[in-house]
Amino acid sequence: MEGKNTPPLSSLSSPPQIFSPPSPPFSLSIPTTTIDDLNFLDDDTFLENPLPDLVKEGDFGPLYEWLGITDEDAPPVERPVKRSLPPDAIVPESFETVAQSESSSFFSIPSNPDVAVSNNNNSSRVAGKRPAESVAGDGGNASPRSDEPDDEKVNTITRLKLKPSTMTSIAATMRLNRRSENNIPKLAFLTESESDNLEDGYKWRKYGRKTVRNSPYPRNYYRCTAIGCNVKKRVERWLDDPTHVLTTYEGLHLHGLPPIPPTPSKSFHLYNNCTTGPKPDRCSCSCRCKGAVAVAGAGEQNRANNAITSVHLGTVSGGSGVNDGGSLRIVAGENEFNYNKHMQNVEQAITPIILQNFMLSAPQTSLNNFTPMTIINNGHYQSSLMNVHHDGNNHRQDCFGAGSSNGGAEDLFRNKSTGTGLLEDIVNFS
DNA sequence: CGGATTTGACCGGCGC
DNA sequence: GCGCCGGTCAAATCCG
Repeated sequence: MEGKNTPPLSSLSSPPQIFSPPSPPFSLSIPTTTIDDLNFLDDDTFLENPLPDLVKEGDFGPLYEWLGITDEDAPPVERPVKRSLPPDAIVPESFETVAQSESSSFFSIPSNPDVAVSNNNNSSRVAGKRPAESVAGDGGNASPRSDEPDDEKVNTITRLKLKPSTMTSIAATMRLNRRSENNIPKLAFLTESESDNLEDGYKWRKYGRKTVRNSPYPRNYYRCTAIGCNVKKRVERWLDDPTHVLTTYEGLHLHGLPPIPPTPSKSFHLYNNCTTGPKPDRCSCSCRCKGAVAVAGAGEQNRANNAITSVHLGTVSGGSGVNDGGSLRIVAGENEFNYNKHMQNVEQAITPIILQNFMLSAPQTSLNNFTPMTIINNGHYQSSLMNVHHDGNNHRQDCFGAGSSNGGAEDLFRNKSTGTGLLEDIVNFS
């Protein structure tokens, strides 16, 4: 049975409210995969048959045709349903709108238990009877289910849309994967959680379990259930701090997000709490996003019905590189979540999806300039948190400590030539 | 009953 | 060749 040789979670020390490890975990041996070898993509001869003109936004068909993938091989083409866009919503090119049940609360989607964010203290995923191919691999059709409320009661959420340039990157990656299995990109997250099975919005099938050498904690292997999707993930408890789970994703989802992802049905802000005091308010917009803002004002909450228009990676940039933990709050409309109680769920649900899309969205030429696509994310050490803006403005620098070396996302995306964080190259969606 | 999980067996790479 | 190890397979089992 599960955890035969695994210490019961109850025996683990409780996550500290203020956690100051002697050294951050990312200084330890973490499975990483570089994308240095992607540099050859700059070589024009690699793309002997460029595809950009073929690809329409959101239409994977030409891509698969270009790649010589048959219909049987290719994941279902994503054809999003668009409706009920809030009148004041600003949706840039890089996002699309899909239907979402209004009954969905912030990160709880009762109408779809398959993708509802689980309580990480125990696995609350509902093992539904839904065929796997209709979940993550149906191309985002978001077909109404019998247990969903009236179709009239739809709200909107936003999700990333793949642009032609992105498709080129995907194509390059796919061709890359066909050339060499060793160059499949990986993402690694370190997340504080008592649960070994982190909800990330995709649907996974467990296919293996191995004991880890010199560790009492087993390693579990999962495969994305979407047809034609070869993305895998490995989940293992972090030996040096068993309150954390290391999740490693291998490969890229080619089918977009699941039909009803556990992203919020309303736009929201994430605020990370800087330990060194408020940072300069670099946001020019009224969102007043600061590194140290804890709670949004009422007006901000009122605007929470707007669509998400931009997503930013942020890091806690205290000199120590250590977040004091537990201070993050999320405000979405009337809903507010405190990190200590709920943030684990939220963070685990969002970051893998968003960050994987970063991989897809960033121009290949930019990716070539950055260090390994490994992201270590947890709530205490460095917090690769996201700020989601509703006004469509560029806030590339807000909530960042430019040039700091706290091991956050900015380090991991650090420009190899300059040694400084150039997140804007990665995070600029518009 | 059917999908998901479990778990021992199996396979291939690697070092000696 | 042998043993170790990480990863995967697949029959058995679980479970809603």
